[in-house]
Amino acid sequence: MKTAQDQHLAWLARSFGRPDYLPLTPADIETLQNVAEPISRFTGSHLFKEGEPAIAAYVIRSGEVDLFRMHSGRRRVVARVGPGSVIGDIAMFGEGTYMSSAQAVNQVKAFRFDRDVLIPELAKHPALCLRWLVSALRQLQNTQRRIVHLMHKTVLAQVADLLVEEAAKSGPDLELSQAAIATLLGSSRQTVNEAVRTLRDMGAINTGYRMISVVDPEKLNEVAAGHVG
Amino acid sequence: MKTAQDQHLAWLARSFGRPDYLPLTPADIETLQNVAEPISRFTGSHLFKEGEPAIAAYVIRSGEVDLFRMHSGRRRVVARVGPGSVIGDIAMFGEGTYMSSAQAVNQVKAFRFDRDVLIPELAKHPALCLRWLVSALRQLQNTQRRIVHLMHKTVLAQVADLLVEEAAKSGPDLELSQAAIATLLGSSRQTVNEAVRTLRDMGAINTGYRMISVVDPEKLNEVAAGHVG
DNA sequence: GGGGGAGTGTCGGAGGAGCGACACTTCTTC
DNA sequence: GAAGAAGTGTCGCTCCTCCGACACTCCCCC
Repeated sequence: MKTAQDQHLAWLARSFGRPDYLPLTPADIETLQNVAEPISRFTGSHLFKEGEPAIAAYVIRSGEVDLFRMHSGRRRVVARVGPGSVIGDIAMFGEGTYMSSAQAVNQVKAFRFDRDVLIPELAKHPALCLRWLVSALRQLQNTQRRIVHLMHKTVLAQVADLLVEEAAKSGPDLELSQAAIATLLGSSRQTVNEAVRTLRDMGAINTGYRMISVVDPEKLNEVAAGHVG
Repeated sequence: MKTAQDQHLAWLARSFGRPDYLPLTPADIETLQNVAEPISRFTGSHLFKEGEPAIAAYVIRSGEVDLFRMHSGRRRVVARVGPGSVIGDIAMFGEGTYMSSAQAVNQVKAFRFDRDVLIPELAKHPALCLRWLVSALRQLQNTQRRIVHLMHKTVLAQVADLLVEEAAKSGPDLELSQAAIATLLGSSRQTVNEAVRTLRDMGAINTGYRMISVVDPEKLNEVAAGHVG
């Protein structure tokens, strides 16, 4: 139970922290130029930290940022996001505290939007505001669909689903340790191993050291849907 | 596995379809008056049906509406919402299809907002749009928090959490059948019964036919946190 | 080229929860 | 007030997953 919270968060990241949450276009950013404060961060420095009052949101221009949470002295990465992603906005609009820390993976350039400045400005640009709204609601919808899709499914199905998705995103050869998969799914390494073996036995994937290659996406989809077991 | 999808949806309803999702104030509605089409529905008639293209959202003015999904000829209620609630907006903005059906429980008055009319109008009222955005994002945040809070918790803890929350909302005496709780939680009736018995044995609640009364909310909170059990 | 850390493969035990089955109680309705 | 529907209380079985333990393999780096 000790790390359960973080595992769940990691799992959530696959739904919530997805890089396809890109509400703002470059044109939008230009519109907001007078309230955008360009910042840059060296590798390892923070944009914000977990628990701080969320007074600003950030739009990443270049580089990558890790979102993570601390637990018992160790960090657990929740998501890694790149250019175009908006981070911290949910906490900011909610007037709460950041739910995770954001740290630069490499040299990062970003725009910082201060809450007190951004909101009045947004009020002047309804189209922009509307786009953000639509994007947020779509995110909410995706989340619902995704959770309905995955929740209470067997780990085997979850692994299959994860592999299909990752393969679609970055090609059939995945550099993923089984422990990493387990963390993403919020399950245990052993169970993932069991699932991986099953998938290998049915010829859907090949496995190696820190590597999984998808051979038969069709079959994986069937498993992910729960039709095979 | 056959009804799993719907149970999950029911579970989701507690996070997503919550009546505290009230983005619009009466003043807002007034602002939108020229695009609001007042409608009224008799008991049992539908506002929209699952799977239909989501071309409109509704704001309930009076009466109650059940959101439900059909499964193998039987309906499963996902949520019951009252005045002020906005329904169908997520699907509408997402340009998808309704994820559930909406049926009037009693005489219902509502405003219907057609997608094609609402969006241009929203674009003219940034403040309103902004409020909706904030509300949606807060909803998203609540959802995250809630899922992190409940996911992978034992059914006992989930039941305790549900009871605490319902008691806080509508007083210590709850008219809830155990089967209904099971549906809300996406678990089985038997397991809920087991949990209810445990809670009764420890003196946290009293039970009766279709009724549960909360005696010791403190103790329930402890159980919900996972510290007991 | 050898040691140590990281990753993989496997077993067995324990526990949570789903599910079918069945007896019993309480409410509703005619 | 009797029949039937709805709800509750319990068993026993099975499946899935977690967890600890241990052997083994692969990679990196001194």
